[in-house]
Amino acid sequence: MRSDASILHLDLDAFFAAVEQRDKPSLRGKPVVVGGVSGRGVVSTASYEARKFGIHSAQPMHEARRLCPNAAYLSGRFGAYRIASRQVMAVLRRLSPLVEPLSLDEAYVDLAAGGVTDFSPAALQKLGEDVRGRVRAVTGGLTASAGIGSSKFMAKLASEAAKPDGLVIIAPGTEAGRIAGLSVRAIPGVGPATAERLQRLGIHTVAELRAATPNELRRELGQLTATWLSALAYAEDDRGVSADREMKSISVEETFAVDLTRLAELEPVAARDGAVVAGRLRKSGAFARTITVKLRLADFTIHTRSRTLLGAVDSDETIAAVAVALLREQQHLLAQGIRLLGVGVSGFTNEAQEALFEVSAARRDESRVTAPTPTVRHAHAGYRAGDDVTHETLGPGWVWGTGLGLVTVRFETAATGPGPVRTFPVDDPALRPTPVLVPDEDEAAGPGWLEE
DNA sequence: TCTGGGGTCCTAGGACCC
DNA sequence: TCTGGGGTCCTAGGACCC
Repeated sequence: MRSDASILHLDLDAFFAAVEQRDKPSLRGKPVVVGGVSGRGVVSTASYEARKFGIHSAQPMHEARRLCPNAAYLSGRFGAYRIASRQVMAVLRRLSPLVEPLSLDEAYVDLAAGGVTDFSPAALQKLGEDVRGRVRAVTGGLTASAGIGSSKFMAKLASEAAKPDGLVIIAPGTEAGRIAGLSVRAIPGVGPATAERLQRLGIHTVAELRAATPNELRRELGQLTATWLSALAYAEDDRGVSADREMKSISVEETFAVDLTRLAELEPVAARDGAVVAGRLRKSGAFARTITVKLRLADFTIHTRSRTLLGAVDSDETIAAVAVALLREQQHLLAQGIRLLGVGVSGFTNEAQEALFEVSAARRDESRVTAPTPTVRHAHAGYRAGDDVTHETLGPGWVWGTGLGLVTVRFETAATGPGPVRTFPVDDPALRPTPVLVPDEDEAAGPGWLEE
């Protein structure tokens, strides 16, 4: 905890849904749900209009559809989200070099490291509103909530209180008093399991947490958790803002439409996922020593198996082969029904040290595998709700719906206002997906707006 | 047709080494 | 040969976050 309110937390409001409403004028002011639109999907983001119906993140999609059948259900355009995210992060980096992104739509900023020296309420108010305004400008209208406080905890708490489209500053000296009455769930890191344990001790609020004896906390939660939890209960939080946290793992996983039970069905998936992970690994320029295969069974239990190689690898063949071998080691679980399969890599190094005998062992394994099936590529049947498309003569639009060999498109963009709807055969050659261009480097944040 | 996908961090036990 | 202790690496599982 610092003596100044020098940490800012910025959070885009209903980010994915807001990007969709920005780019699809006919959806503005309407309930929009982004997530897995197929049978077993869940809600990723619901617009504020959709939240009024009781729809929220992580909710099963079928439940959301029941609550609000008339919402727009979109599968998401991550290219567009990534572009907007980079624009926002670039805005923040103009404030300070110490920007710690937590996800596409959230980041901490260390204002003191950015040379801010005036932490008076009036100055912070102006700074916060300037940032929010700049974010709105560079993203074409996305709103962000900002919180400013003397620690990460307080900055985050403040931005939550500011939602949506607001700014809250927590004045130094008021922190502990402000959180006393809150539920322990308000403390970052306290989830359902920890809250349940605390409840067994009769602890529901932060104030009650303070009153707990160190001994009983330690017994119930373990030494480490007890320690940081007690500190946060008094708003003591010294975590710094870190601009360059390195990636620790890369993984791919997929939930199947129906549970799978046969090795012959799962092996090609493990091999393909291994290759996908390897590709992302190479793109990042790293090599990995540990490969992990994750299975989620029909009963939702998760089983993982990992292997650490003597050397670091990055090739499709090696990672796919080890993934398949790890899958085979869990063969006894298959009969219970496999709901999800995932492949991940970790233990990164900067250079390859492929140990020869391991590779040959892996290749031997792989030789018994049916060739990895190429990534499924839908020529024309792949239109998903919300995707950007371009028609030869009608121009840019988005997929409103698809089925029965037809695709319905609404022709509108962020710049046009609500547009007309037309339906085409899915294989109409005049209609094609719009390529997504994600810039490699950060987008310019616009003209220097801090130097006035 | 209950419950995604991408991550991070922590715990606990065993192997192994000094 | 009746019993140490610390440190690191690896594995499996779990909690949590967006």
